[in-house]
Amino acid sequence: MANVVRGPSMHDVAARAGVSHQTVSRVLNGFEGIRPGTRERVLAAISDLGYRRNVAARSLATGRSQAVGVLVPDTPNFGPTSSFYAVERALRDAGFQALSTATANDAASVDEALDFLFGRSIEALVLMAPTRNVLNVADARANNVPVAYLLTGDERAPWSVSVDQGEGVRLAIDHLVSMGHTRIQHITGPGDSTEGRLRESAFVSEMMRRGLPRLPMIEGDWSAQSGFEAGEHVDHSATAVLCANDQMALGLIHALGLHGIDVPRHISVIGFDDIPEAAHTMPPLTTVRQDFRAVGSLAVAVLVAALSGEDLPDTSPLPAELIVRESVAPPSM
Amino acid sequence: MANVVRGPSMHDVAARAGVSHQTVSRVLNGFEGIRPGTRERVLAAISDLGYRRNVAARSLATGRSQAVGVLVPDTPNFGPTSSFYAVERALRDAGFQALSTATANDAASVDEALDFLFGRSIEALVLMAPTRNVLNVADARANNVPVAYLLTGDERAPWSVSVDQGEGVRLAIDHLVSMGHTRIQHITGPGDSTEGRLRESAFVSEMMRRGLPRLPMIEGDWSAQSGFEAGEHVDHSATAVLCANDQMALGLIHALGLHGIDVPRHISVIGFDDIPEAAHTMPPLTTVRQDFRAVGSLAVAVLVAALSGEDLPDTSPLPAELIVRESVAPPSM
DNA sequence: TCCGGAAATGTTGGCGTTAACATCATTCCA
DNA sequence: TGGAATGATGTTAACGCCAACATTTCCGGA
Repeated sequence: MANVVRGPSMHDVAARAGVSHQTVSRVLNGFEGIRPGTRERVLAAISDLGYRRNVAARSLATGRSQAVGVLVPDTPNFGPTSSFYAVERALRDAGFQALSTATANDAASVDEALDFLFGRSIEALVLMAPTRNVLNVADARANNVPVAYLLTGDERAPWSVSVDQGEGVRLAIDHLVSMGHTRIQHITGPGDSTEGRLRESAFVSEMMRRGLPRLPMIEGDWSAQSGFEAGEHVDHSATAVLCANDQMALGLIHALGLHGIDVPRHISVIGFDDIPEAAHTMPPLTTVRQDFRAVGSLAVAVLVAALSGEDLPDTSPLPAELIVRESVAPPSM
Repeated sequence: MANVVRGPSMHDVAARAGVSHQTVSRVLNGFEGIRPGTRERVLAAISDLGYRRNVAARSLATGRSQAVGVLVPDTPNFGPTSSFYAVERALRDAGFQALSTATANDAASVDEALDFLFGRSIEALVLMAPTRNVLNVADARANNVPVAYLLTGDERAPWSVSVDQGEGVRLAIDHLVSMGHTRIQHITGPGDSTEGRLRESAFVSEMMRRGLPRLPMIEGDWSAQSGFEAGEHVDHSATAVLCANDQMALGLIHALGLHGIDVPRHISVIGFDDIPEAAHTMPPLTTVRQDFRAVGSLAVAVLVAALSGEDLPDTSPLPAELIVRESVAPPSM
């Protein structure tokens, strides 16, 4: 309390405007029934003094922190980051503050991160680190704050906001099949990713539904490097590979190229996400686009509605979109 | 104040442990001279009740928010995002909270974002949106909170933390020259980016110093798309192109390919940043790596030292590193 | 046995705001 | 022209914590 400089308070403003501090508070909070002259004097005093409301005092008095925790994976990938920025923006517009923290996926890190968040008395939580660990830990912890699950596509969550993974996979397979492919292999996301699992099971059921052959799965970890390594395990009979994200598709194409296998002439590759680079890789990547920003905004809309007791917006999965470029061609033989 | 549920307070803990609330406070703040038995009872009461300290009350009483504002560009690029996550992590470890907000580069948006940040009474500010607008606005606003400028390389800033752009450009040109190139063209970042400007002027002076010919500059905006468009303006006499980031290099290589110009056989391309995809593009990209995470941590170290009145760590530019891959070859003729 | 001092703990007040209630001023109709 | 109803503003008491100071407890030495 000692040497800290404190700015002007409501009392200072009130004194200068010749009113009580409560009147200042009322002006600030947009109450009606303030005489125009009074309001003007208060406003003038505020700008003269450069007064800013003290958020700590406010939230102590109201018992509300106006802060929403956001858990983001600490890998700077395009998708989660886009959603995160949209979340932050929407939160700010709604009068909230985003309290974000980047975390690794292991249970200990997540627990530590959630501890930090809850310790800051958040009013709601956005979970964007889509692993099983996170889901478990959060379930255990999120006592009574509303929680939105982003990009997980996990149905059991209270409010899960996501692009329709099943539709995305279906679109991709449709496209491949329409080009004449039947032997399609899948490079999955990491095993602990709910989103990866969702794409994987959608892939399996789509293939079964069409009576197409089941080639072995190859597990990646979202990184281009893992796609590169997956190149060693592509089945020789496969004519197309569906990668669970664009980065892995890049790595795969690279590895294939090293073996003299050209995409799409010898084999077709299709990605997922449509990262901005996908339009300019060699070859430009055919992929399934997800609207990450829309996911973020919708999640915030849900949370804000929940906090204010309003009707919740529709949270059915957002549509996916197929982006046709040049990494898919008819099978070569 | 009405229907808000409030958790247990220090008084509740104190009552349960049979001590005064101040003793609880002392235990929580790690004071010495607490009898072991007392401390244990307090700790037990805390965990029984699931007590958490109220940050708002704490910061009201101490006059310190323990929050540091972070301004990030709202484009989810690898570099800034990596630094941002490192900043967040370091802040958390240092007992601070990152209050981040993503913003566009225009003056109005930046002003709005800074207003939001200062309104939450931040104790320090990390600026990571590296445009002139940001620098101006921030200068005007940042009354007396310490401000760290990330990735700007701007010397005039109080504390500017960055990778050595001049060295990076020099490494790139060295490499090109050692392979026999003399006619090197540069695709710059957007005009309002201080970092882009820095690379550009380093490029100019390096070329002059060696007495190499000056080809016209091509301005990009960091996006792969702009690199693609820049492909139309590459000088026919150029044997190598230095791109101010990797994404633009990708776009450029794509455009060149469409004109039947092969990289690196007909022309060499070198990037900047070393994004994770750079190792797996076609061809794999030779580039200059920046350690974005290190930049982030260092910035926080500076700020924390400044806030606690300690000696500031060394903020001289961090080293850049040349990553040689396959997009550079000797000139074809 | 008593006392001084250090160690351990308690008490009080205030941080800046909002909520609830109290008061003063005005208006309008009987 | 008085008084009730309404409108505009003021007063007081939390909110949960930390800082400063006050008090109690404990210990060893005279």
